[in-house]
Amino acid sequence: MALVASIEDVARQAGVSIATVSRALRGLPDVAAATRDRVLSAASDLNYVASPFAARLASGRTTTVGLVVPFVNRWFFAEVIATVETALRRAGFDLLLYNLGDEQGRTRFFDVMPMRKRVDGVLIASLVLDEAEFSALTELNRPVGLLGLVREGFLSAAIDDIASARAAVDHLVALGHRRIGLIGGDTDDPMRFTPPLRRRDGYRDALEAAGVELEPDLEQLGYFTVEGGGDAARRLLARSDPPTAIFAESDEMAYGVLREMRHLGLRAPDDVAVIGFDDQPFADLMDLTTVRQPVADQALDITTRLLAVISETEDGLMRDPAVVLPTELVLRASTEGTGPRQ
Amino acid sequence: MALVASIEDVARQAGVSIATVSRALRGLPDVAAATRDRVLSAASDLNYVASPFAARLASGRTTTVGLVVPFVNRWFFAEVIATVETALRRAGFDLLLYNLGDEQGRTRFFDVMPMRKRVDGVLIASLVLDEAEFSALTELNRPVGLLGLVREGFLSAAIDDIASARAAVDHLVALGHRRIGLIGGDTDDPMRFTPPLRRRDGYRDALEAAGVELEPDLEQLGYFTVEGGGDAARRLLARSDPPTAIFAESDEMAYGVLREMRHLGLRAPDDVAVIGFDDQPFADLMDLTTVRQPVADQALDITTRLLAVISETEDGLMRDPAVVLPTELVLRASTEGTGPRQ
DNA sequence: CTGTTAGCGCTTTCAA
DNA sequence: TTGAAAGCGCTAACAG
Repeated sequence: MALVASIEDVARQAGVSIATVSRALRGLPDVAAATRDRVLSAASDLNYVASPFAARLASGRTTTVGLVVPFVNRWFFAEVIATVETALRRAGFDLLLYNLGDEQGRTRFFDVMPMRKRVDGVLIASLVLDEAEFSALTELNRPVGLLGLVREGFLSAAIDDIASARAAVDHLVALGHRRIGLIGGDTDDPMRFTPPLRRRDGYRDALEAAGVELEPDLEQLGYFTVEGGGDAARRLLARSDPPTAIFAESDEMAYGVLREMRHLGLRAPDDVAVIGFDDQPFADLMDLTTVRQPVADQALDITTRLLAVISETEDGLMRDPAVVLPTELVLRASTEGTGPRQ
Repeated sequence: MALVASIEDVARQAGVSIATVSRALRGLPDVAAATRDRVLSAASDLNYVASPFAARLASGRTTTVGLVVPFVNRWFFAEVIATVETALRRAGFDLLLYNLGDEQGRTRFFDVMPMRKRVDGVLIASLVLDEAEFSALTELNRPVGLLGLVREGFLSAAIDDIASARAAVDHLVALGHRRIGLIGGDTDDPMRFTPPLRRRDGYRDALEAAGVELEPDLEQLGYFTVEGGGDAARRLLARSDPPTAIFAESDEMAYGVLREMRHLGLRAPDDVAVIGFDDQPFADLMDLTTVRQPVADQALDITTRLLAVISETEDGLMRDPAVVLPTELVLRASTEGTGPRQ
């Protein structure tokens, strides 16, 4: 006897053909209840599960979704992965994870396109894609869902980075701040992901609306890391006229700001008000005012709609190709209380 | 013309049989150099890649490894996933990610065994498995690699949790502390993972070696979260004779301790010395003394050896089934400086 | 409602 | 060194 049962073994034991086994096990209609029961109990007796590869080869469907992330060990992406994994598993889909990691990994990925012939759909998390990358994706001939970015003709779930950043800076302006530093990512970074460009725009919009002249030197690179945020803060605070408030485009960079301030003997918000972006669990720990974005909601939304398209529940395609989820300003001690010292 | 080339198209274009195409593309020996070149250039002309499912069905090999984690959005596991993904990708393997998530997810996972018939090998990260779970795994008839736990007959990479925890507590003892609190995980947690049991043992060993009587009330549950760590600290510090030092079995719980101390107006190390475990990036930010464990090294080591076994480079199996990697005590401000107040 | 039969696109003997 | 041919274990017409 074979180590592991095949569909023929089940058919024999249930006294039906393999086609009927296949139908019964997949819950297709037009199988007599009694027949189905016999098949199910035979399958369970033999501890049978269908070979996914044989099924995929025969049907052309892979019941697999590829998830592409630039990093896995950052809060945002870890949340995304966890949420997507759960949603896919529940739908009976496999998750194939692709981690770009660095520039070389990114290049290799879009070169080789390792997803070819192995997924029914693709999810892209917060990557800024150039035209070549978009067309590499399109050539897969599979539905694509975007998370954290928007593009005409693609399914997407995202937040409004511009408006959210603007709300953050508006808050600082309302507190009386005029000299407000920005710490962001590098818009030319080869691993570019979406937030840097758009959050900066929101910052600039807010200042312009407040009639504050933009000062290029008040915009510093923080590379979306704690270290980078600290370095940027050091540069900003070393000015002869340091900013009275700092907006960091991510919580992690804001932590770096707070640490640097502690080293310099400065306190938030009395010396410098600080606001971050994300609302990671640590933001609460650090008493950091920040913009909360619903990561799990975005991930669940786009996964659900991608699966609907894959299953040709066409309405997934039709309604709201681009969903925008709300963010929320969370006020904590790093901006509350007093206004700026003049 | 078909949307996507098949092996027959390549064979036709190169003027050889499909068997030769298969051999040439997989780099098998006994293919004439000239033939191989023709095949390779035909394949590249046609933008051909083999269908993994057809190959898997025909060969029985899946070139896929399943990675099972209890959580993805915790630092340790995110590091593991990133490292494993990179190592597998480099070896041409796919990563199938399984996130248990909660007790229900865990039960379902070991019930359904969704990895069946789809992986060549399995990696288990820091899960305490019971006998039923181990045998479910064994029934897969695939090599299994354990990360963060050790078991006779299995490949594993881990740290010595007992000795590492002991070193942490020894450090506190050396500073003169005698009343030392422990904040750990729940050894009965249904999502039980490995650290809680063994780090507690190291704590007890250190105290016994120092001739300090164990006090059950000094051991509190922190559930490996910031919140839980804070709650546990509150309970410890509310005692009439609060501990002068606290060892938290993870950095996250230690952060909770530090936050709680701040709320109580206490400072580390003067009022209470605090030590964590992991050395996450935030530990530096928080100036937390901690035990550094080499997560990426463990992940890379076990992945490499698992792949060796899968490829039947048998020496992977033979040498060092259980590898133990060193940890290191990282001294920072949360314990350094003064000793305990008496 | 069920069975027969032809593939799905490869890998792997076996022979040449 | 290469080719022919037989599967791998299913799904999907098609027929009944």
